[in-house]
Amino acid sequence: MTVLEQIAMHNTLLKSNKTIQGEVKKNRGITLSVDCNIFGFDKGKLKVLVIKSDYEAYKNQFSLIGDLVHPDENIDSAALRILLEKTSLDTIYLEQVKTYGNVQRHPAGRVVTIAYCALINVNHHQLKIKDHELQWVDYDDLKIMAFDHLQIIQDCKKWLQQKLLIEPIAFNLLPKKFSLRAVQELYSAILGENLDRRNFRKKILSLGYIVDINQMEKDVTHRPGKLYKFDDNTTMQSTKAVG
Amino acid sequence: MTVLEQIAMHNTLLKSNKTIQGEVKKNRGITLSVDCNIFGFDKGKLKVLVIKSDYEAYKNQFSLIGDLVHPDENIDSAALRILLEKTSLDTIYLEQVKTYGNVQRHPAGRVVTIAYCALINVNHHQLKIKDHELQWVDYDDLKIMAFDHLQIIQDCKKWLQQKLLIEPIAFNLLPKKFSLRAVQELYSAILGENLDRRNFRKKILSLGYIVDINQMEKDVTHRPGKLYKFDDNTTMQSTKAVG
DNA sequence: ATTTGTTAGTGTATTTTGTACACATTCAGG
DNA sequence: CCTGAATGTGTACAAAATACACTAACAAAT
Repeated sequence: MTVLEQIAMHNTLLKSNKTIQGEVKKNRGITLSVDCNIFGFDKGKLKVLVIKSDYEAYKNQFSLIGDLVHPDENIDSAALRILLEKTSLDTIYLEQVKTYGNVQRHPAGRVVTIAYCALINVNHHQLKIKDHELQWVDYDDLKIMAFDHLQIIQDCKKWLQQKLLIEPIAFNLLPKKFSLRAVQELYSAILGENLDRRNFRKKILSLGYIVDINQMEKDVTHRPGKLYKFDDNTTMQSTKAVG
Repeated sequence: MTVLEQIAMHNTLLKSNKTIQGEVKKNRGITLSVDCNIFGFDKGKLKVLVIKSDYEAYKNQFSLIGDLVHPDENIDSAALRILLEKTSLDTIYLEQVKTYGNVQRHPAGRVVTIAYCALINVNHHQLKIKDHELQWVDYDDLKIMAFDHLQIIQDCKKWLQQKLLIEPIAFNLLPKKFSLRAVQELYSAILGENLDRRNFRKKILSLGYIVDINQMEKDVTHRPGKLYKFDDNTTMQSTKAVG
């Protein structure tokens, strides 16, 4: 069964937190959910896609986007389903990060949740924001979240920082064409430190992840820079860090 | 409730895989388990503690040590309980690694398992091997395991390799007093590469993780080396890798 | 007592990588 | 044509990684 078939099969189920609450209470054992931490990058800021919780205990707070795992559904498929329900389809980087299972983490009962982290390009993905309770929030502005979701987001950021030092995953957050400046701002936002411009350029180019596409930026109010694209054919020559 | 109290509360439950099978079948939803990958180090080899599966589908194969998560038990507590049931109490390094939830991974039904990785010192921990189905097996000799446990073990090794480059966690696998030779053999076994002796010593000493305790090896058939201990007071001066 | 086998302990020269840093260039906008 | 703002570029220095060989200390065998 493909992911899309699975979604078709299940998309009548469990749309709101209230239904989840009902499901949890019916279940005598442990209920399993997936929560997706979706990172984006816009105007120099790392963003997280959150949704207004309609859960009564967390009224007016935000939560990550999540849902219960269906009994006949792989956990990775569940994460992908949740992602596709909220964002339009594109190549999506999605990876499991950590599972949270404190007894008291969910007010409705015993819900263990598997956190996934997705990296998407804010511009390529039209959000389904008819559902206008979805919104992008600056990572740095997140102070209070429903459930243990602030903890999850913080763990995902740490995970992203470490991963960035090993693999060139950050390009999932950028448009297909980007300037070196954008790359540097992104690395800087994730790592939380300023990076020397000349040294950063030297390093990132030497890693061979990106190639010059012989185009220039447009509509900038200053000298336009060259545009690059991620080179996914590259045999990764190095796993060394930038920054 | 402390971990020990939880264990006392629960240690009448679910001792064999057959009971687990019954539990899984009773459950209409998703059943949650924990599996512990316990690494040890002995005679230059990385070892994994495994148990003979009495699960009929996997007769004569080994599996990791695991159990169901109780409904009123934190997942970390469940992992610790499983560990303590099988090994004697000592300081134990235990961390969650990854959750496995393919629909078909368990023949008895839908069991999602959270894998934990433990690092213990083979000598300090007397195994409860009246239960003599427990045994240490060389990581390199593991070819077939019950369920998806080979995958789990491989993932735990990768996790350990990466973690080792960031934190000095390997000392959990060594006795309290150890020679530099032992440290090098351990790093070499985990990373899977030969390390230059002089450079390794220079590096590991410069990191300040370990201190000379002014004792020498005994009962060795060659020139005895100095003994060191892990210095847990050290403010970690570096997160750089060795090797 | 001497020899043999085995591992400990040590330093330097070279290469590679990281870091610090400044000025001329290109465009848009006024 | 002047201003503001960001691009593009190279070099000198410091730090870290790497390659590499000989003497010392002990146990065991003779």
